[in-house]
Amino acid sequence: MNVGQFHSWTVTPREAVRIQEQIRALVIPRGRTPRPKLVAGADAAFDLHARQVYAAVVVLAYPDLEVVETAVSRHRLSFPYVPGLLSFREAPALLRAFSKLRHEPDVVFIDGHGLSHPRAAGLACHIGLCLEKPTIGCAKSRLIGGYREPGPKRGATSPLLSRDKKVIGSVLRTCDNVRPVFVSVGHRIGLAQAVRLTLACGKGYRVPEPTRQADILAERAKREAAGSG
DNA sequence: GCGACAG
DNA sequence: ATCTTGTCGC
Repeated sequence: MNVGQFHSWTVTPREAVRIQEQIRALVIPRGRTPRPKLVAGADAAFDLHARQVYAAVVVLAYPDLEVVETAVSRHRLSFPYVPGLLSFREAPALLRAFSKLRHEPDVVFIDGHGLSHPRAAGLACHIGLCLEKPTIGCAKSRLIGGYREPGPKRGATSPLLSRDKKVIGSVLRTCDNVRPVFVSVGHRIGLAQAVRLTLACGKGYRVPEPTRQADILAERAKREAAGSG
């Protein structure tokens, strides 16, 4: 599938910030996606010593959530982990994996934040723009913003608010009495639908199935590469 | 100046 | 993210 022009960047942290300011202006934080037929999840695993990033993308049928296709890729780790600049560490590998896909997912789940980011340009926005496809950011912890603990039952939500009290995401309980996840818009989708889809893609685990499958696959790709090279 | 800080 | 076994709780 087409992954746009930003496939392999070698930039400095300062240039990265500049690029995110551009991304912020291009992202479309709204839109309604017709009921998806295919959903995808993407995640990455790291081998710090070998300095490699393993990315995995899994496409699932919706609403069955049966795996339809998978793709993995390895990429040299060329950027340090800096809170707010995660895209420059993971995007190159993730996009390479997306480029191997034969199926076109209707919506993509990213393991990280979208608009709930210092410059409103998190990994989910970044990938969404490169793919020019509806993208949902689903992170396991907070990056910015304040919130009240959502109710204890699955489906309970609480708004994630920026300093000026703007809604930048939704803190969602995906399982009863389990730590919530942080859902935010990546590109071309509204927050309400992003939350509904996240719940609809749940399989009884805290993380939505697309992302969970991608996590497992990325982890496996790393392990298999380490055991033969 | 002192914390906070996706993965 | 990753390093790591058992263990407390439903």
